[in-house]
Amino acid sequence: MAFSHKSSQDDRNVTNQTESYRGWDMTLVPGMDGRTLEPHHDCPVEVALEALKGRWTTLVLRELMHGDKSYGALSQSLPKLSDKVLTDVLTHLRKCGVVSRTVFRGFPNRTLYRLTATGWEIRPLLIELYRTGLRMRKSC
Amino acid sequence: MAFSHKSSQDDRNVTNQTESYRGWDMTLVPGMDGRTLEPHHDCPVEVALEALKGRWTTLVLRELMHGDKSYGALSQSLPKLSDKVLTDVLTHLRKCGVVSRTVFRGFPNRTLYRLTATGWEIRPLLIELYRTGLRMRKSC
DNA sequence: CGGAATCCTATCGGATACTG
DNA sequence: CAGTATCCGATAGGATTCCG
Repeated sequence: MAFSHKSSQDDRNVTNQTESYRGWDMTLVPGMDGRTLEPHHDCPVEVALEALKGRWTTLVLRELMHGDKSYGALSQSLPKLSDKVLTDVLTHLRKCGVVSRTVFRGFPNRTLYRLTATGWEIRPLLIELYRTGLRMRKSC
Repeated sequence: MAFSHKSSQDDRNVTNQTESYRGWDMTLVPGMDGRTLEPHHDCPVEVALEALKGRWTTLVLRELMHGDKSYGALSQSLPKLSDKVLTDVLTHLRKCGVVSRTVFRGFPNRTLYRLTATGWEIRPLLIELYRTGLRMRKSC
């Protein structure tokens, strides 16, 4: 076996897999949800990637993982991010159930953004993305 | 602390973090590469996400993680994927150094696609994406 | 068989200006 | 302060047709 990354379950002969191999790698695809023949929003991989979609999304998540922040604080943390796109990102993250918004009325208004419990689920994934990205850069 | 996901290093008071908090979570952001103030291709998180970008990309990767495949075999594995997009995905993955291509001349021609060593680095990430996506669905 | 070329549409991301 | 409204250019993705 040229690569040690495949699970030991795959140590059967796969030389002729093109036509005859019909099994699934249970480590990679543990459930039926991962066996889709086309893109589908219910696929767990897509659920996670959907939340991270967008050029600025992971940066906003990183900021919120350092603590709750107001709209203005987020804007200052990422100065190159325009109001329009910041609003887009926050709306998207709220739709995904990753971020909550609390408005405090007064003069001036304040709005606090914070990760939900679901949002915190993304933390280990972000760490794994960083780790994998580092290793990919090295081997190029 | 409402959430146990933050590293213990963050157990200092972050109630007033909006203005005074200037530290970084070293578990989440272990190096300077993760401290960018704007999107940048060298950021490890973006390197990894760039490779996975595209509606069909993870599905093609899944197929290749079950073994090397020809163009036609990939096309049959994912019948709803058009030639144009399949070519786009494979070109993209080759540019990222994730997939290699070997052409066998003859009648008919054959072309074999296989993951590179860099490509196999993505396997644990895909597993983590699946795991996270599952947990995100449950908490919705 | 394994694509490339062309065309078309939808969504994304950015700039700018304005508002409660 | 915390957005909304409008416009616009750049991609992404899909359908179809053609080629070595």
